[in-house]
Amino acid sequence: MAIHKRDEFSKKENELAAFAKALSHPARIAILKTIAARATCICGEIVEVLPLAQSTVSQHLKELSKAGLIDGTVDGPKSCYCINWKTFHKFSESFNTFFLKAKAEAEAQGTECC
Amino acid sequence: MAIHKRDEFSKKENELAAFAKALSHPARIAILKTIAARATCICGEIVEVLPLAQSTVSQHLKELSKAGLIDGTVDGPKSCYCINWKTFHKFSESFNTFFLKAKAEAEAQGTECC
DNA sequence: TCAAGTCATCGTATATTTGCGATAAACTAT
DNA sequence: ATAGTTTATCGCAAATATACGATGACTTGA
Repeated sequence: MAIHKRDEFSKKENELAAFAKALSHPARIAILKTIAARATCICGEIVEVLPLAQSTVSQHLKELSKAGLIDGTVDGPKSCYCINWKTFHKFSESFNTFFLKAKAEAEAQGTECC
Repeated sequence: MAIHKRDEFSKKENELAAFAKALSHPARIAILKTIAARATCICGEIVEVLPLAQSTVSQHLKELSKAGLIDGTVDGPKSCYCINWKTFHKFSESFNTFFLKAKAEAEAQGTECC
């Protein structure tokens, strides 16, 4: 039934999961890389780099935008995208915190088993 | 049609996306947290912590296992799970590298636009 | 004004994910 | 042996995700 019980999880868990979801497709990773590698906003060139149809790329851009990872600006007939570094940072920190906390807690316990 | 063109993306992109996918559900985040917080392998208690049916939790455990994030050991009638720290580290590093590289490249370019 | 371009959205098809109950498998304890 | 416990798997239903082509909206330039 796919009853998503997201309400039952903590805000942090949901947030991190949402972040991870935004990165959970190779096309979106590739898009982020492509955008980050430019000095200026990137417009149409993304479609040419990816092995996907224009409409599909647009969909992925929308997802990244929804996650807050990129900003889009309309510039004449084109649209320009660039990384939203604020969210990008937040992502990075969330992941790091998650990994570090897990490890720290585990090390505090000491014992191993498996 | 959902023709997954994963072959068209680089190995790194696919790998990172797969990692992200494993973390893209709050239940799996919660499971990892729960396991990491224990000194010993954890057995049945996971189901009690989560607001999900036993079969659903089992499915999520399988996913995490497939991703290499946790190890499972059969211990009598029970199964025990613990974090696979090797993979866990690899995850952590992959994400960090991705974030740092993107940022470094962008900073090398200097200019902003949006 | 009108053609050409760029990008978003719509509609559609298919694959995957998520979830649950029911059942099976495997061990323990009686 | 048998009943009970624990976990995995199966089967199903519904939601999401992925992908594409077609179409629409909008701007630019002739």
